[in-house]
Amino acid sequence: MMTKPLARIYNPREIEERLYQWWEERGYFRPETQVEKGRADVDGPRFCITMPPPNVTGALHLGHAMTAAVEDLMTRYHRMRGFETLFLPGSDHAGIATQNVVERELAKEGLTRHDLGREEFIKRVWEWKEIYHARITEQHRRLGVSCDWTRERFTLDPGLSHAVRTAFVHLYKKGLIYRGTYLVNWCPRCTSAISDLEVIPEERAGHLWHIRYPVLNDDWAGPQAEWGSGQWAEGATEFVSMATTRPETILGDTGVAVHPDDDRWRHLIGRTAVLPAIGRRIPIIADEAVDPQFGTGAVKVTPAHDPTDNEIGIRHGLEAVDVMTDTARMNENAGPYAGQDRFECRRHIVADFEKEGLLVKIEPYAHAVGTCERCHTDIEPRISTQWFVDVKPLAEAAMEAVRSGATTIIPGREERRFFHWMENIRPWCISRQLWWGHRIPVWYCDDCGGQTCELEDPTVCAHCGSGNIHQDEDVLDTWFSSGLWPFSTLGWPDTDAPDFRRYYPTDTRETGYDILFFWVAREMMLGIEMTGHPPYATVYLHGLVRNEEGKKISKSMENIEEYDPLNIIEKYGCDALRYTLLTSSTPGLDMNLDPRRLEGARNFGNKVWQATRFILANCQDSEAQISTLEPRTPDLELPDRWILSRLNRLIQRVTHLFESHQYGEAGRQIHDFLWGEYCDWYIEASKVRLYDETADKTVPRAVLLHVLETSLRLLHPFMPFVTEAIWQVLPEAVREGEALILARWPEADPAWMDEGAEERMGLMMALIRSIRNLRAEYEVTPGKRIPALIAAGEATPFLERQRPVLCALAKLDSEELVIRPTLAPPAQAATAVVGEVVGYLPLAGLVDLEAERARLAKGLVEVEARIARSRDLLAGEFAQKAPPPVVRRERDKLADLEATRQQLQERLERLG
RNA sequence: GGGCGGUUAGCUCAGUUGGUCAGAGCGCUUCCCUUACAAGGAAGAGGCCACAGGUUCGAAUCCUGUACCGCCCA
Repeated sequence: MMTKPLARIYNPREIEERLYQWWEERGYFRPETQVEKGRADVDGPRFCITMPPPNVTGALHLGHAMTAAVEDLMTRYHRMRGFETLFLPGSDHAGIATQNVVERELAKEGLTRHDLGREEFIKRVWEWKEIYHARITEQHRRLGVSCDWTRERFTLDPGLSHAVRTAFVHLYKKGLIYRGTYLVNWCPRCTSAISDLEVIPEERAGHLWHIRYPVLNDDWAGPQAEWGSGQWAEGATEFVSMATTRPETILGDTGVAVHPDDDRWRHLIGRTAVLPAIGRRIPIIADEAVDPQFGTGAVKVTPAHDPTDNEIGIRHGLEAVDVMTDTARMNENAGPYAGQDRFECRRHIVADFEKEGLLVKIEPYAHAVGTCERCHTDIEPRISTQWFVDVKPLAEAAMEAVRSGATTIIPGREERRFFHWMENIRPWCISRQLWWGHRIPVWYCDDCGGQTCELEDPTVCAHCGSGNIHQDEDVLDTWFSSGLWPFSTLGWPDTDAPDFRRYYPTDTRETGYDILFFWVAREMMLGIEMTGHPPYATVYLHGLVRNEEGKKISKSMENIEEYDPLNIIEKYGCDALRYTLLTSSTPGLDMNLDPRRLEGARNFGNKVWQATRFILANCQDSEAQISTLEPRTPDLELPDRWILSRLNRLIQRVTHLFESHQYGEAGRQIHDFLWGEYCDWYIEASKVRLYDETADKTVPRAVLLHVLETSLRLLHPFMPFVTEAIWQVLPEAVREGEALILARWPEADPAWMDEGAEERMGLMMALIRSIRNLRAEYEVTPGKRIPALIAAGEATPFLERQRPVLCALAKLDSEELVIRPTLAPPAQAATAVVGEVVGYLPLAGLVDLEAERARLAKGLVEVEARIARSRDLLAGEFAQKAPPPVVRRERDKLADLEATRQQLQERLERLG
């Protein structure tokens, strides 16, 4: 890695792509490299996470960036911890989604997939896949993910297809996969069945059409006139009226149902109504499922086009009449409306009902309509022959895995959602009338009608031996193959495959909570069924990324490019994006991405960069002797002991936060330490020795480098690029190994934790702040050195020793700084009180005694109020009931406040 | 209809076992181009932590209810 001095300004673009290439070329993303370099042990702990495979449809969005940021953070952390770490990447063929986009492309040429034929069409999709797959992997590289690209997988790879085949055959032979004719969710545009999960309810301002059907009785034996003549129902004397949101389905009605206890309709139960338009005689039946509160209390029953009606139909043996084609046009069963589109038919049939006097009224009505997740077309429930998985037994096992703690879901409340869904799970429709995907491995015999389902493609029927067989035309739901991802990618079904043996079960599934059911649930079910183990120990669910107004980011937004991760990276750098995503949200909660935060994160990267420039410039001429840094080294000054103590506490806290999945808090604490303690105080304090020609610079240099190097290791999982770039230019003596990405995660050393140093330094910092405050209030020229007298009591020795630091940071004149245990204060002076320590600034000519008195009096009032509060607290039950450390802390606080009050009072008295 | 989440400074958000928890960034005010950094430094102002009860010595944090926003399932 070439090392050149850091540029004056941190420019992510100059370092990121170069570094990524270098990491990848050096093989740092591969677990094998870790072992070669002695950074992991093949018999030691390992960590494996499989990347949620993005669809090869389009471009990565912020959701992918979030996924990448969290997973790469986990990966880098474990790699640094010395776990043999595998982050396995890949992508998903995304059946419906990909087929749709390619079909849209074809449509531009005026073609349909049928014009091309199956084979040619599939070829076109593969071409598309190659282009977009390349694009997506390139984007993933820009996101800095340290995944092992040599192990990259695609769901249609031969190995993964073999896994799909194996799983299908296994479930088929076990009787858990079956074919059947049921009501399914049908998308008339995709001309395919879809699963329950792929139906998205959409609120609509629709209508409720109140209609009535004539009932046969002694006076009326049925219609005599043509439908549409206006006389169709002439002579009818009894009617049953009801309401519907989808009048076109009337044509498929095979019954009318009422609640058995409904007095309004009880008399009609068992009678026969005549279906308008069609003339079909349909029974009026009683069923508990009818809600008497809804509409008139009677409902039409269309078993072929409505799930509830379907169940009623089954209970009462009603016929299911399908009145539509696969593209939702009315078919031959629709009588006079045959050939019309379903919505066209709706208009016409309503008009005809009106003409026949059968339309009672029309009401506006808001209701939810199921739409296709992929193309937003209204779903048409339809009777169809499809393949299903009986997931009930699989769901039981998955629930048990979570119940027993074998798998933990974070955040915990998502477990409840998981259970609720699993408990109410229904058969999973897995066949799709598509061409792009894993073809269903079942062959039908044209002679005996039997099904053959084997691991190898059959040439003859397994039942009668006939060679007259043909394969099912359909393909599998994409999620069927995704559900095998944690193990199909590792070599399963070969359970002896090295990766499978080493990395399965994996450690973590990290993804957005929105696909808990789609994916995680299915991985759990299929994983346990196929391998006997839950596929991972932890499920970590992050929230959705929205724009700063909380709106879901969608392609239709006008400023969508602002939320394109690649654009964000161009503008702020990948580190800024990652740091922002990781630190401004909390697991399972949506986050509104505010560009201002990105800017702040970029500035943070620059801050660390600038600090490094300073340190390098000041540590150039000699290699710092990091090894001489021992807690007992006598040359360590107060600021040294303080920052080293703070650093070790930080390591301890951050490691704990990582272990408890509190990444955001960890990232913020590293930021606060680096910026607020290291840069603002330690670096500033160190300048005293660095700029003093007579001072020994060994210690401050060693401390500066050591703290920076260690902090970089902590920050690396959040901001991999800038940290690596900086680390590479540090003197070799302070870093171990060739790359930060493979460096050891820091370990906290309790020997460095020094409460006394933190307390003393804290006091000095408070004193400096307070002097700065006075300077500002009295409008002292910022750089001007001023005299000061400090009555320091017990703090005298160390303040005296830190006199140069005090002078530098508070801009005091060393010649005129007096530090004594006690001293006679000057009259004409501003006063800073910090506990027992009092600082006097004799600002000749500037101090208005009256104003100073008022200022101190105001301070006294505040302190007294706090003292009163503290005393009340200690006088009450608090002292007996609160834990002793809490009480002790409160007493210390009170003592401190009282000291401050004492000093303020004395000062006020002297001022008269 | 059932379940869940959110409501904290002007804005975007942290705050995991109830006791320095009232915070960060941005914005705002005043001052400073001081030889790491103006993508910066120093000093400030700003919130009865949605509302009403309750538990507790002590509640932003736990319980109950209400309001508004959002999500999931039916």
